[in-house]
Amino acid sequence: MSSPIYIQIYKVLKEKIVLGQLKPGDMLLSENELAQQYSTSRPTVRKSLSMIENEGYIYSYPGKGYYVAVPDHNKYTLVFNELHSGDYSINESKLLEVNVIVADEEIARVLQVPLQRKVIIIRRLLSVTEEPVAYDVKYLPYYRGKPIVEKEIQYATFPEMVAQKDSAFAIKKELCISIEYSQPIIEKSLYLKESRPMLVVDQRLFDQQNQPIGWGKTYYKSEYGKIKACSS
Amino acid sequence: MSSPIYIQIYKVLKEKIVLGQLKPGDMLLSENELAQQYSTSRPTVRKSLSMIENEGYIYSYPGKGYYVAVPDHNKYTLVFNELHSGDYSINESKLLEVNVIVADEEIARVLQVPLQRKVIIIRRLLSVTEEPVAYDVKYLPYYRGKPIVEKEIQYATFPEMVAQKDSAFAIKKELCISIEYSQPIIEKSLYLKESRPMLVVDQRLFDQQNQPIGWGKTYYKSEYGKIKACSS
DNA sequence: GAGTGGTCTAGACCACGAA
DNA sequence: TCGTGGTCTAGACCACTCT
Repeated sequence: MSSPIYIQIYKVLKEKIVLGQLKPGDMLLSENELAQQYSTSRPTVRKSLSMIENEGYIYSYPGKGYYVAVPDHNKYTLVFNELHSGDYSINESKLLEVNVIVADEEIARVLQVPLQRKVIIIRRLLSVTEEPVAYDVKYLPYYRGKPIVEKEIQYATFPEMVAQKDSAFAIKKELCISIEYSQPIIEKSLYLKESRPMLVVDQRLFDQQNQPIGWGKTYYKSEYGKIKACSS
Repeated sequence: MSSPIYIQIYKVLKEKIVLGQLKPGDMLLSENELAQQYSTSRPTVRKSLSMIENEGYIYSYPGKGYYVAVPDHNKYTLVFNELHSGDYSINESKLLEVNVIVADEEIARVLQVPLQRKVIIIRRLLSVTEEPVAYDVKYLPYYRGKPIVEKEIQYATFPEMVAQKDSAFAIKKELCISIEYSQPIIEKSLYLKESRPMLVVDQRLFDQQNQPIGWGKTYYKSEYGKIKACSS
């Protein structure tokens, strides 16, 4: 029925911090005092404190004690997936091209490969109920003997494409969101009559050694481009 | 010299996962086996495992064991602060207006207050080396007796403005990034000659009871609007 | 020297899963 | 019934901080 002791202590202490009864810089009671107060042992109290510490609410100085931290208001958690654009969920993905090309200057620079090096290009058109909402292009360094199964690619997100080769846990990612004007090939694919500003998500993947292993850009029609995040 | 035992075990196990020697779904050795293998006690092994579990690499089933998790490739950490736009750091903030207005329909809806309710409006112009790059507007519900010190507001980020009233830890935040075309008041402030697409960051703050306590929008000139995030 | 947090031990009992 | 992870205890020693 009742929750574990370390959960109870955790809740009480965290509530004091969240409600402002304990303010940033304030010192908490010592582990021994808390153990006595809750009639429990020091390891149990430490479990509660380490949970709160992991969440970033407090920090500790050896030999001194625990202090309430200053909250970082700038961090957010962003969930991005080119197949779930904001409020809309992409339910149709059309493969426009899967090919091997040679790297031009920009691709070579981003993927850190020599010019003219073979690179896989994957172009997709993403739609919501038959209406095209985004144009998506990926570049991957080409390795001989790595088969490309088109069916596996069609509805795959970028990390999934790359993870087939590398360990899924080894991938580091970078996102950059900005505005770009559409290029002719995009206008043609999305049936736009003129150049328009688009929300662009630039996605770069790196392996454990920080070597680039993938570059992707997704161009959203402005009315469908909404990227959301919330407090971490 | 040598690191603590639980750190050593942590590193070995995590490396096996990151390098792909242990794949998603694989079962780890039991706590007792690991304790024996490393000639240590079960609590020490548990410390290592709980660290890896907190990082999302493994999960545990009581009575069964620990398993390697399937990585979530969609989560990113976004650091946003209206005063640090992408690559550029805003070094000049000009207060255009600090005032009390009555809520129009849109403000009333977002802040969940009655129409005509008094609301504080703060408008700022953000610049990089004398060049205006962003227009920023905030709305806060007005409470009598809460003084507005203009000097404190000028270089404050949104959560800092609101945290003066509430506990700093109680604030929940939501971000929405999208494209909007500039309105006349923005064009005038940013010296734009015509309407242009802008990168808009919509920021909403809520208290512990999910009551809105602030609404802000920052309009970046498209060439300065770059929002970055990286793997969590 | 007294108190603090950091690390570690060697047990205990429980609920749960599998055979 | 046996092994698993989840909880908890009551100590120990260390490095550190403060006075």
